[in-house]
Amino acid sequence: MTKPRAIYWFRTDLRLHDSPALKAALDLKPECLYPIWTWDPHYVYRAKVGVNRWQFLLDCQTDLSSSITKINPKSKLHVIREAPQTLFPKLFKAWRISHLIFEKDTDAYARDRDESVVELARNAGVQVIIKTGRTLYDPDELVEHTGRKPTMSISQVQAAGKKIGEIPRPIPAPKSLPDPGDMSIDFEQEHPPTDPDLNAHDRTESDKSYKSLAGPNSDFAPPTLEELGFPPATSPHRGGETVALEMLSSITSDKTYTATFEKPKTAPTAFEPAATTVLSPHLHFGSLSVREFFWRVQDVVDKYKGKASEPPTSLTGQLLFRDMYFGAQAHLGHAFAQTIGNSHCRFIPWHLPSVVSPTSMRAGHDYQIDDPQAEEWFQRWKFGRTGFPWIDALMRQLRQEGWIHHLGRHAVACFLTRGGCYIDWERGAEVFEEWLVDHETACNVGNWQWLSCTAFYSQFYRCYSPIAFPKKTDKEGQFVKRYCPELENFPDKYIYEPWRAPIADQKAWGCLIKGDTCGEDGEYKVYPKPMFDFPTRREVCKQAMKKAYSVGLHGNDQQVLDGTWRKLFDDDAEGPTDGKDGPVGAMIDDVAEEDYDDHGEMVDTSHGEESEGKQAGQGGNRASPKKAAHKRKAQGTLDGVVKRTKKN
DNA sequence: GTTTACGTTGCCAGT
DNA sequence: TACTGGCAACGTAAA
Repeated sequence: MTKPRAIYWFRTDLRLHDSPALKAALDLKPECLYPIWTWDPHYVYRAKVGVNRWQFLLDCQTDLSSSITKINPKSKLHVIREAPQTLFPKLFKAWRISHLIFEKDTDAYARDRDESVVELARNAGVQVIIKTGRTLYDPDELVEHTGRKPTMSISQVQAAGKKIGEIPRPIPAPKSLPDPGDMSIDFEQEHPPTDPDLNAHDRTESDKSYKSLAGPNSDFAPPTLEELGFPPATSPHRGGETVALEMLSSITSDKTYTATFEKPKTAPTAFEPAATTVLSPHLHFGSLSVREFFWRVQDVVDKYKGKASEPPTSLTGQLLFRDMYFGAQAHLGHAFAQTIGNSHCRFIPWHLPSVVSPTSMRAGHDYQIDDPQAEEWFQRWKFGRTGFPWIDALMRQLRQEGWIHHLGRHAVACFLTRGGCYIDWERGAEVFEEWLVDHETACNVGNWQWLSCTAFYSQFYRCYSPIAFPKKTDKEGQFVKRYCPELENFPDKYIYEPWRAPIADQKAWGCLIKGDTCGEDGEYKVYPKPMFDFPTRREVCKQAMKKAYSVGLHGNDQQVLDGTWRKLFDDDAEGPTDGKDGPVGAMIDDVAEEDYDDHGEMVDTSHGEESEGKQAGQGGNRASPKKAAHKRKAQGTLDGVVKRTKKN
C-alpha cells in the first residue's frame, strides 16, 4: 500500500503547538506533507481587511514558515495565490495527493467554502480530515448540548461545557515534519475578478497579489504589503506564534495578575501597557491556541494561594465568552451577522440600516442613508471627530493601532447605537471589521449585538457616558491627550468636555473648540464642538429603545421581513419609520432581480455615488428630505464567481 | 403559574 | 476610597 501524500491546509490556525488537525496529519505518517496557505479572493477583495490586520496575518505566516523550516529545512509554509475552490483540484492532481487535512472553521462563509472544497476532494478521491481546534469546545457540539439552541448566555455555555467534559490539554508542537514532495505547479493560474475591491481605498499602489501562483520570486513566500499595494502598517501589534507564546509566558509569570484578573476592573484608559492581555488577535489567527491559553492560566489559578477570580470576569471567563459567540454563530449561520432573518436579534428601526437583498435576504456593506444627519454623525464617529474626546481618542486609537480595550469598544458602540446616534449596529460592526487586528466575525458581531441591546443583553437603560465613564480610571485624561494631542494642555476639569472651557482659556491652551472638524486656525489648533447634547440624545435613544422593546419584533418576524413593522412605529420616532408601507428597513425594492448574482449578493449596477431610493416618506413629519441608498462597490462572493465559472 | 434573583463591565448622590 | 441605594426597569432562569 502506498503511503499517504498529504496537504495540510493552514487557515486560522497559524501555529505548530496544540493543533489537533496537524497532529492528525502527522499521525498518518505521510510520505510527504505539503504545508500550504491558499490565497482567497474573498479575503483579499470581498471582506473588509485593513492594512494592520494584513500585517498581522503576514507576520503569522512568516513566523510559522520559519518555524516549519527550523524543524525541517526542506519545508516551509507554501503560500499559493489562488482560491481554494479552483486551486485544490489542480493541486490534488499535480502532487498526487491522497489526504487533505485542516482545522474546522464554523464561520458562515468558511463553512460554505469548506463544503465546496470537501466536495472537490471527494470528486478527486482525496480523503479529508477535519479537526476542531479553534475554540475551547467544538461550537457545533456546544449547540448539541443546549438542546440545539444558540448559546445566548454564559450560563448556557458553562452548562453545555460541563456535559461535554474537560477541555483538552494542549498538544505539544511536533519535533519533526515530513518533507513536502515535488512542488511543480505547471498549471494555469485562475485570476479572480478584482472588482469590486472593498479594500481599494486602502491601496496606494495597484494590487499585484495574483501575478503568479508562487509569488514574485516563485518561492511560495508570504506576500508583502507592497505586493498588495498597501502602505506600511501603523499598528504596534505584531503577529506570529513566537511572539504570542512569549506574551503568554510573560502574562502567566505574573501569578497575581493571572489569577485575580477581573475584566470589569481593568482600565480602558490604560495604554503602554494596556490593562488586558492583547492576545485576542493571536487567538483569531491561531498563532496562540485558546486551549494553551486556558490551561496555562488555569494551572496558575489552581496553584494560587489567595482568592482567585472566577468566570465570567476572570481570564478564562473571557475565553468562555468567545465560545458563546462561536456557538451562537454556528447555530444561526449567515443570519447571525445581521438583523434581518436573525431569530435571536431584536429588531430596532436604527438609522442607516443595511441594504438587504430581496432574493437572498442577505445584508451586505451597502446601507441606506435615511437621514443625512445620521450619516454625518456616523462619519464623525468613525474618524474620531465627534467632539467628545473620550470617543474620539478611542476611534483614533482603533484606526491607528487596530486594537482598543474591551470597555473602550463598549463606550464607542453604545455611543453609536442605543446611547447617542441611534445608528444601526451593523455600521459599527463594519468599521470594527475593517480596523481591528483581532477581528473575528463571531465575537465582533456578538459584541455589537450585546452593546446595542439587540441580543445577549437587554438593560438598555444602563448607558455609558462619554464624560463620566473614563473619569473613573483616568481623571487627568492621559489617554485622551495621547490620541487627541490637540487637547494636551487642557486641565482635568475640561478634558472630557472641552467645549465648556472659556474661550480665553482655550486660547491659552492653544486649541479652539469650534466647528465640526479638526484642524488649525492661525496659531491655534482646532478641536470640534460636540455633535449633539449628550443627555438629550441619551434620553431620545432610551425612549426609542423602550418603544422598540415594547413592539418586540425580532429579525425573522414577518412584519420585519415584509416592511409592515412601520405601522407599529410613530413617524416622529427615531429611525427610518416614516410612511406605512415599504419593504424591510433598507431593502430597496427598485433593484431588479438581475442585479443580484445567484447568491443574492448585490452586483454593482450603480452609476454614481448615490441613487434615489424609493422610500421617501410621504407626509412623514420627521426631517428626512432625501432617502438615498449609499451604494458602495458591490460584493459578489467568490462562491458565486466560482460556481458560475464551473457552470460555463 | 407566579415570584424572585440575577445578569462580566452605568450614573449619581450620599455615606 | 469603597460601598450603598435610587434611578427605571430589560429578559431569563431558578425557586
